[in-house]
Amino acid sequence: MSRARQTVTLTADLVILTIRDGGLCVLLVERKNDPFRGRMALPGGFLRGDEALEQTAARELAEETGLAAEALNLRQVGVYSAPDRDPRRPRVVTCAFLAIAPDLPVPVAGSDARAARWSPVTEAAETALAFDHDRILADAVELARTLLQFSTVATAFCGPEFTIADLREVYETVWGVVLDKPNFHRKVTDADGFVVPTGEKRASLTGRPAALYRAGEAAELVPPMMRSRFGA
Amino acid sequence: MSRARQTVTLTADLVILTIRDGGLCVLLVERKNDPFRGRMALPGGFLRGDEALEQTAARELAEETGLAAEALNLRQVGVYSAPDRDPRRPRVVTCAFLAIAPDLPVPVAGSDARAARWSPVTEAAETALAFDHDRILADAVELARTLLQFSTVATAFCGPEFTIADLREVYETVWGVVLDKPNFHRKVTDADGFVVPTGEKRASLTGRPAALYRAGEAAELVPPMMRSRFGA
DNA sequence: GGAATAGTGTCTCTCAGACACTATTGG
DNA sequence: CCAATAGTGTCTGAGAGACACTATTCC
Repeated sequence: MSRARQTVTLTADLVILTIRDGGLCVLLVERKNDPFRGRMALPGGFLRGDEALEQTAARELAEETGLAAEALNLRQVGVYSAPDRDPRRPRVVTCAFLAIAPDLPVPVAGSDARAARWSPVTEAAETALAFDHDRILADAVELARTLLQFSTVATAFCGPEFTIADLREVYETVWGVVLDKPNFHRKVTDADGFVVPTGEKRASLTGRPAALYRAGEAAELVPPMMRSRFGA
Repeated sequence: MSRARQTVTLTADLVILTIRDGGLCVLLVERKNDPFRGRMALPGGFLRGDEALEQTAARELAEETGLAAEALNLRQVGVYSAPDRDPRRPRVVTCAFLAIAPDLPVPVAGSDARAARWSPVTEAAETALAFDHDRILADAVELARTLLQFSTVATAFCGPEFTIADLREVYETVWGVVLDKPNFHRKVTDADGFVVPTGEKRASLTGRPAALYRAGEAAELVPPMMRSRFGA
């Protein structure tokens, strides 16, 4: 039997990242059913007959956050297929997707009744999540860190309009580093198509008001944002 | 029915790349059965009950090339799950893996009777492959190009011992560029853990003999190999 | 010696990083 | 005025790229 070709059940799991209160957070749901009942897990769902996995992920994302997939930069993290990762039969194999969200006003209200909440990734990394979701989360965070280096997705963490300081906070939070303000400012505004000035300014609580920007057209960030020295 | 959760069949497909006669080549097999009988396709196989997909890929790789997976830098390219990608029922979803092989002495002799052969990727890209294998091949080649930039996998294209010129040929072939010999030499020998001199020399047909190297311990290449301007 | 390939020296330009400095707001 | 944040100027050092030059082999 172990040598026979096998049918499996496929799921798409989501690692939805955002920045809240200065920390990188991930959306977790509490499992209401076995296996792993009561344990926190990544949101996800089963593949339907007429879907590709990307659509399954987009559908789940809309259910969990109310946001359209296009805006959230859905990217494949990888496939997790260890035979013992899920005790159910037939085997459950999952494909993980990374989504990057701005700080959402509501913690989340899914269409189903699952208790969903934002959890700092530092905490989540210490908690034992259901299945192999610890590993998936770690892989997704690492992917997000790499993406910040070479793409313009950092703007997806911000709202439609943001200041350079907002954007810098994204890099500092996700990478756990402190960046030089003047150099970051130049780098970002010089990069072609990364940010576009709106002409507006946002008054800060104190100090000089900052110019507002929108995300530019470019997807790739050239030259890449350096990530030489790291922090906690 | 389309809304119901579905069981699928999983396969692992392999994009095995090597360099032959100065060109980047991929291993293709001719399909003996429907669907796509007679069409060229990527080698692959079905997931077995006791395996993870990585093991399925490693097993197929050993069957097709006789090489152990450890040596060949097996990496996940992605999952391909479009509902119409395979006409069979139940649905077939595949996970593609990239493998990088040195120029093998024998074109290939699989344990099964399939006609396998190395095909230049430029040709393969023009041919219509079975299923969505054109797309998978393109994605895998792009991944390989990126990997050369940031990792030391280029040595996997070479045999156990190689010259700096051999390694340079790998970059030039995969990227389709011409690199400056002196600068490449310095870059590679200076990078920490990329190549290790064996102390031996290989006599070339003409000119000064080149020093031989082995692959170093480092997996990541810092600083990365630049890929600023491109060629054909 | 000449042809061919391996490898070194050295200059220039770009860009990351450090950091002094100026600009604009509210108290 | 001061405090605080936004943004500019400028220097330095590392590394990419260009390319002149030296080194070692076979004929």
